[in-house]
Amino acid sequence: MARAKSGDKHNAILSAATQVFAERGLGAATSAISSAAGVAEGTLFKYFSTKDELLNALYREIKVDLADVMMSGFPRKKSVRHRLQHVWEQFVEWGVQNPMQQRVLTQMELWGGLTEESKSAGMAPFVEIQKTVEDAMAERIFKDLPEQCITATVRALSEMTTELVRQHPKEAEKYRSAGFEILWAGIARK
Amino acid sequence: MARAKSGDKHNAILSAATQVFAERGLGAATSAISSAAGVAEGTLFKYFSTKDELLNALYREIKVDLADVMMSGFPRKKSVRHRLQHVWEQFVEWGVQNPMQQRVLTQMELWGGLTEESKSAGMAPFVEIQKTVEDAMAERIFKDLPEQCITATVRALSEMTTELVRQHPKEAEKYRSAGFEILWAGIARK
Amino acid sequence: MARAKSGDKHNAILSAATQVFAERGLGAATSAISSAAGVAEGTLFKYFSTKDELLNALYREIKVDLADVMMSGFPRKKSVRHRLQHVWEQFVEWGVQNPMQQRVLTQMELWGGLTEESKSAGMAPFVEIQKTVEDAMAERIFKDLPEQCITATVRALSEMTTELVRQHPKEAEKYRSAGFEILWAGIARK
Amino acid sequence: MARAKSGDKHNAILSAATQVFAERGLGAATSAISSAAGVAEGTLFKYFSTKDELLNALYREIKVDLADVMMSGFPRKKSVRHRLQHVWEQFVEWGVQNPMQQRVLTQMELWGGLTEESKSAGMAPFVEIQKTVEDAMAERIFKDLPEQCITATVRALSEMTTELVRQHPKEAEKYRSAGFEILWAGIARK
DNA sequence: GATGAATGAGTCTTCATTCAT
DNA sequence: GATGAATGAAGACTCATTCAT
Repeated sequence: MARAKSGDKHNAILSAATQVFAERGLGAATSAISSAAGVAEGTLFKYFSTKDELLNALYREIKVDLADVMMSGFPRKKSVRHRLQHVWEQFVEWGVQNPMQQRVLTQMELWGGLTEESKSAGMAPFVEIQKTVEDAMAERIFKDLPEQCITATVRALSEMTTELVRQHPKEAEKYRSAGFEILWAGIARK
Repeated sequence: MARAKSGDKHNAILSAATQVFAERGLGAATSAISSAAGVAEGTLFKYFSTKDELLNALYREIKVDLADVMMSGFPRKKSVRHRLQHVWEQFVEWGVQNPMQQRVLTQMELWGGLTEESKSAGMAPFVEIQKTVEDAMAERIFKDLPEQCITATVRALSEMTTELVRQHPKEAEKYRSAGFEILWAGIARK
Repeated sequence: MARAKSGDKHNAILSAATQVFAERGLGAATSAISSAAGVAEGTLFKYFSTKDELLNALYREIKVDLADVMMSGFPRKKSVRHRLQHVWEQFVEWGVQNPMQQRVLTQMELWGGLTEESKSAGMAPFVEIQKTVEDAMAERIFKDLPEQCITATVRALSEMTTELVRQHPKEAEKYRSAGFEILWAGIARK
Repeated sequence: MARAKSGDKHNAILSAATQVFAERGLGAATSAISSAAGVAEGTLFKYFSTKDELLNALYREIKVDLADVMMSGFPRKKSVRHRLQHVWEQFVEWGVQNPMQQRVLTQMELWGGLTEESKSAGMAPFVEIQKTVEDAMAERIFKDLPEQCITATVRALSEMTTELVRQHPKEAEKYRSAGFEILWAGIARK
């Protein structure tokens, strides 16, 4: 083999894409990405044969990274509340540390080009959370609400909290715990 | 005085834009909009000198419409809970009745081209709600949480509810009340 | 209407295309054509939405022009030999006068992108010749050979003659009559 | 001495090129050829420093092959008619057996990139035929026609016949003899 | 005021060719 | 010698915007 296709370049492109898409939206030119990555225009297409494919790959990469963070140290044996709080804090922390990734993710969810494979690959890592919610339902820890409603609430409030924390980094702790408090009071029984 | 630019065309363009942007994203061509509006390509630029300006105008128009709906029949004299619930129900109803508008709005919030004027014009109509929240704070109806956090929660949960209702139109009532229950339990004292 | 889509431009593009394709092959860039036609790159695509469509349109245009020439003054009432000779001479003359068109035509016949519509539209104008050949067969003027073989011979030899005449314009008359003599001796009885 | 560039690869590339050019036209990518040949992209350029050079080499190779076939068993001592018929039959047979080669040849004759060397190298093998025609002229076997005209007729009609035979393989014999009959009647005296 | 033809910069993508390994 | 990753100059096509009618 002449030169192995460099993992470095693969990563450089994905990371340049994150930055450029976050700054200019998903409509940004591929040439802006290749140049931000320090590779030739054609090189980008050796790694990702299409702009759509690059977007899908980026989506999956970000989702996997997010899942890694959320699951690292997940207290599988502890109470539902502990487990949920862990996920909560990890998610908010990730969002604060990775604003560009989160921005790109949000844009991609509105974009029409995600393949079904990408969507399900993106969901897969979150089964554990799903399971936690199901456990809680079984244990009647949560109020008698539609399960979907609870999952969506976790998501909506954690995204909201991330946003608030990003806007007020100095009061991160205050917003993070306030958010969780609202969540728990909103969904937990009594 | 020559005939003023026809309000009909103005509206036709805005409404075509809503539809086209909702279907194809903000990247849709202006020519698609003019043709959907039944006017010539050039005509669009007599009414909105730039695509960006069209987007900003559309943003404001949608926001004003949304505010109208939310404020119609607003029970200024009733309890905080009643007032909040009114807003909640009107918002969810509007989102269900105007899925395209909502979709466009969501996209625009991620888009980088909204002017400061548009942003504040878009906020203006919501002062009443802001005031309701402030009243509630003063009356110590809400828990001791940052005010911003409460406003953001109202918003986040109402958007989530709209989305759920849209996905399950047959169980609209269930999701709408579930959403409000979570909200109220989350933010109201005791 | 602001400005009618100009027939001049339509023709300028087709004629620039003829020239450019004849000189550089069908692989020539559309930008070379638009610039030879004195219009903007985008303008070409207002008139022909695709390079393939331009090629197909050009094919039909050339074929129609050729048919016009071959049929002008066609001696419908005269003998088969006269009719065939008329067609022969008109074809050779056309080929000599329109070397670029002929070159482009030849290239297009090898090209894979002609639509079925174009192919049959291109054939339509030549029914008269086909009919002449059929008449001759019926009258037993030609030898007992497959009809297809005769049609193909007319074509092959007339193209050959055109080429020779083009190479030796000074002896045009000699080659033209020699070609027809070979044809007639080859296919006519006795 | 290091191993010479493998003749196998040289041939593999030429034969892959024949196939790929026949299928997709001369505009086909060199990478399609190298991959069809089972060699690396770069390897192709060790054997042919340029795409143009590959095309020229292919042209010469096909021409030499064709000449080999036409000349194998050439009845040097027999009558002009026998010699011509031998050439005729070999050519048609070759065309039928090697449709890709013939297709590529036809395209190359329209292509603008053949070097003068290639053109004359491509002609060289056909001197024998040329000589046969000259002999026939001297013996006054042919009608009193320009020599070029006769050569061109042989070529035009044999190509036509090949094409017909390819289209109707079941009636190969009929078309092959019909073609030769037309040729001979067209050019031979009386 | 309304129209839509005209524009040309900008987009994604391809491909012949080079060169480090 | 062989490889295939890397390159960047084209290429076909799109689109916001202008302006003659």
